[in-house]
Amino acid sequence: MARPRTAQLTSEKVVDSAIAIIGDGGLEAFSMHKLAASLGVRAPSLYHYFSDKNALLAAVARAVTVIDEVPAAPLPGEDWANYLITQAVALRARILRHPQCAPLLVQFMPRAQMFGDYEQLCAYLLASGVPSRLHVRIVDGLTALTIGAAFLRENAAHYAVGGAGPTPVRDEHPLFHRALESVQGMTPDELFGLYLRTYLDTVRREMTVSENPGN
Amino acid sequence: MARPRTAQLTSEKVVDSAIAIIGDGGLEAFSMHKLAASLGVRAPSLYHYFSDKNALLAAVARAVTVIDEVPAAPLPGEDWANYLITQAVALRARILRHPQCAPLLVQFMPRAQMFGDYEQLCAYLLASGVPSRLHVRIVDGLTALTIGAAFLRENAAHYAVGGAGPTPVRDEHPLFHRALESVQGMTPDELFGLYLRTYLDTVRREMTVSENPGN
DNA sequence: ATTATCTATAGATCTATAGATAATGC
DNA sequence: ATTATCTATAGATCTATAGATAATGC
Repeated sequence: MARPRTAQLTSEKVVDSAIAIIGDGGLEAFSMHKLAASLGVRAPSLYHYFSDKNALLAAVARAVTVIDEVPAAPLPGEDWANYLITQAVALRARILRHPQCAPLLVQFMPRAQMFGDYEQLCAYLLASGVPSRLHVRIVDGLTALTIGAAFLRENAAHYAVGGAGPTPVRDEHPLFHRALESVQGMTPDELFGLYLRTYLDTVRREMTVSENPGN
Repeated sequence: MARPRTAQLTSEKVVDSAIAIIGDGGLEAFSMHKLAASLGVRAPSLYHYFSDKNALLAAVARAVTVIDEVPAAPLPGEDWANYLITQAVALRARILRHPQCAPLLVQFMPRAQMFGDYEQLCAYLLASGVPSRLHVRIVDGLTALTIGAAFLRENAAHYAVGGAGPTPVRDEHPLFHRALESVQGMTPDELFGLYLRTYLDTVRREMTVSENPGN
């Protein structure tokens, strides 16, 4: 075919196709050859857009984890904690939409991009009146909680009776089974939201008992 | 060599060697052939101990994440929260000791084993006087926080001046840079411990405001 | 001249099976 | 008879490079 009139590929199309293949069959199913085939193209053409396989996989990791632009300041009447919770729930959902890509994220977690995200969140928090001394705990702690909840894939709401995951047998796990009763009827997102609020409640309380208000 | 007088291999030796190889060169560096070579043996011998490559990798994942036996009840004077924090810090450390295995954990997270661990922790909490309605939040939430902190590998203490990780540039990330000042001098473990306490403080407060003490 | 595709292919692996072999233990 | 190793090998891939080719745009 040589050069076509209009380019067949873009990096975005390549990344999207890679995500689809990994989503279908996991990382094992992915190869440059298969990816090319799914795009109606030959493998060497991919090297025009990505220098090698790792560069391509790093782009996949970035595409799965990008967070939306953070607003500079809260809307009037908006609570900073609710905003963070919404963002965290959305990020977890985005990772869970591509569970097969999770192993990639561990390897190619885009740290450079993360510093930028952290900076934006600090600006938002400051504009919301949250003192700087609490920023690390909020941003870094919530990130860990969100990544962890996403990588576990399931949480207790899945294990509860009627949840989507496997339910532990009452006989073998009586205490855990009983503990799950207080989670009956919650969706996994609601339960994750509860964990986030559990964390943020302590931070919020430390805001009011502020020893050093100017900080 | 045919059959040697005493067996050369055990599943444990195989798993240990696999961990060493993955630790050195990452998952990419791992193959049945290389693993066999590092054990002074030929590849087909490995199939005597593991039915296939995935079974072997699952055993690696298990070896990296096993937690020690949970005591049935706290020692006199021991605080349940401190115990959980010690356990979580230890689990994070164990995962971080083998950062290259992390992608495996995502795929082969041993869920069956997890139900057992959860059950043991519920028994411990109950014996400590923590009501059942709080168990899910404690066990599941702390697990997420711990897994997330481990998979991120670094936390803000690494990014602070003097930390082991890359420090964000003051010019590009002024607010994050400033936020890190309140973390100066903390070790990563201490910071992680702070996140855990941030989470547990809310739970502990809800214990005292117990609306339903018998539960 | 540059761009975006192709063909051809080097060269390296890799997993897993079949079947041989020799040591052990009943 | 069973166990724990081996040899030999089928058969399938897979990544990445070199160099050709034809369309585009200056």
